[in-house]
Amino acid sequence: MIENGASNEATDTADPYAAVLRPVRSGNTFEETVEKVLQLIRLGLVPVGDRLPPERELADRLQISRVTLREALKVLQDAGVLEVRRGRYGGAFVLAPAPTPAAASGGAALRRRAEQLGDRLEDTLLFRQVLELGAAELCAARRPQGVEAERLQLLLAETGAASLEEYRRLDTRLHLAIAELSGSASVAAQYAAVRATVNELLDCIPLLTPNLQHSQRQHEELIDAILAGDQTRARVAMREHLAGTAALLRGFLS
Amino acid sequence: MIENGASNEATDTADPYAAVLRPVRSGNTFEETVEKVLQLIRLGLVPVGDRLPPERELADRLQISRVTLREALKVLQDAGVLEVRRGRYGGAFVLAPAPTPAAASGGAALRRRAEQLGDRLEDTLLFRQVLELGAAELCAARRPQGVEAERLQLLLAETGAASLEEYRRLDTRLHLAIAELSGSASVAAQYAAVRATVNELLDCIPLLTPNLQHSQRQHEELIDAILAGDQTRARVAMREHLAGTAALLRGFLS
DNA sequence: CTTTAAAGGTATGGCCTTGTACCATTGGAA
DNA sequence: TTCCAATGGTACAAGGCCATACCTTTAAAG
Repeated sequence: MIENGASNEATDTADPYAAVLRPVRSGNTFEETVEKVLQLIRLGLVPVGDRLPPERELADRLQISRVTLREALKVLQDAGVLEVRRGRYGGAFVLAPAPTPAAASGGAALRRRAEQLGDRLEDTLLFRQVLELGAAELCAARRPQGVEAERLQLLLAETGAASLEEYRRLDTRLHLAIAELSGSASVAAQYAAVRATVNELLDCIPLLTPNLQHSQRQHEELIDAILAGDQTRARVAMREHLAGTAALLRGFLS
Repeated sequence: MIENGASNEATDTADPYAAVLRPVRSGNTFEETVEKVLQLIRLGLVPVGDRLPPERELADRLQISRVTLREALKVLQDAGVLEVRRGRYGGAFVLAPAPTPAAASGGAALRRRAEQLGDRLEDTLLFRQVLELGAAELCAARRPQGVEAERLQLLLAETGAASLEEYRRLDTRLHLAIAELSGSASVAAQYAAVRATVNELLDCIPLLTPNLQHSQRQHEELIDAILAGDQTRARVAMREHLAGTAALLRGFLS
């Protein structure tokens, strides 16, 4: 006498549990920690030459033991991503990435990355769009004022004045700031994760000055709409901005 | 000689790492597993009286050992959420929730839950909105056809024909289906998690027939817009639909 | 030059989690 | 009635992760 009648409904086609029954953890603690630290670097939150927060603080904030954190740092050190110095004023410093023939390869590196992602590439781009459009709209709805508005304007100005090398890092910061000003920590956290993946792809293709100028004009329109509290305009501006990036990626992938 | 110049920029006001440096894991494996199983139940994916998938399958899909899964099931069994029977055709069956004085209490239980969530309440509602609006728009953009369109129409019809007791479960399934048809597994997974939390709150307040009818009219408009491929209309319809729920919750919370 | 505070480096014991194999129970099928 | 396959129940050893305490190094401060 198994009362299974109620469950045999419209969802029988697909796996009804698919959205819930995913891996509880995407790897062991140490692997996830490596990813977190790489996120800090890929997002440009810790620029090349700067150092990470002290081990004790990192372990504390990631809620892991220092032992496990150190294993992760060890791997990144061996990989040439970090340089660790002892003593006071020491720490883990971010090294310049090895000069890979990425940008000049005409998209070969990008295709490799995209293949590694597989099905998750489409997922990543769609999820990014949902988060980014939602963040822009929420941010506009809150209509930042005072220090928050000034922060956006400062980031906008810095991004506009950035060199080609700095642009992607400052662009990331501007977008992340919008996500944070959405008022939802979850939106900000998920965006940070997804943007780190996107940056990994973007770092495989060259950035051109015309693209940059076009992008910056869109930034100005976006921030203007946000500060005016115009949700619809903010969303439209963000959508156009994202369309540019998506077209860029698709162009190199096809 | 610490090269810290580049990092002292506009983001100094807030914690620049806040979006990344969050706990790697929100508890031990066993706790997260309990949450996952509760999600299955709160979302109505496994209705009262039905049984969960076998332990071996659950452990497999959650990527945890059977031992750990069993610890989680043991807790839920002791809490009176599950009844476990041995032998062939046995399994873990979902029991009816204890008749708490929830709905009749005029919002006391809701306030308690909301207090437990604390700051995460606002986060949850905002994150839900971002996901749900984004999912509706993406779903409309894909313009489901064939079996997908039929599935939506069937779920819509079932939800419309549902009794008061069944309504919330079928409503959840309809929304989850839209999230799945967004084409992004991340959107679906995040929505499932956030909706489980929202349901926990909604289960504290009574559902009235007028609300239900109003809600169903909005469902019809929403599905109509999605099947027509009208992204803007889908988004507007979803926004109005969510406004109703939000107003309901805020009404009971103030 | 000595001191000192802040940082990384190391060691130990215990709990959590896993993989694997096997046992026990049960209701339907033969 | 007997058998069997699906399901939950148990045991054990190995590895992962953690809290804690303590050691070592370094460069600025005095």
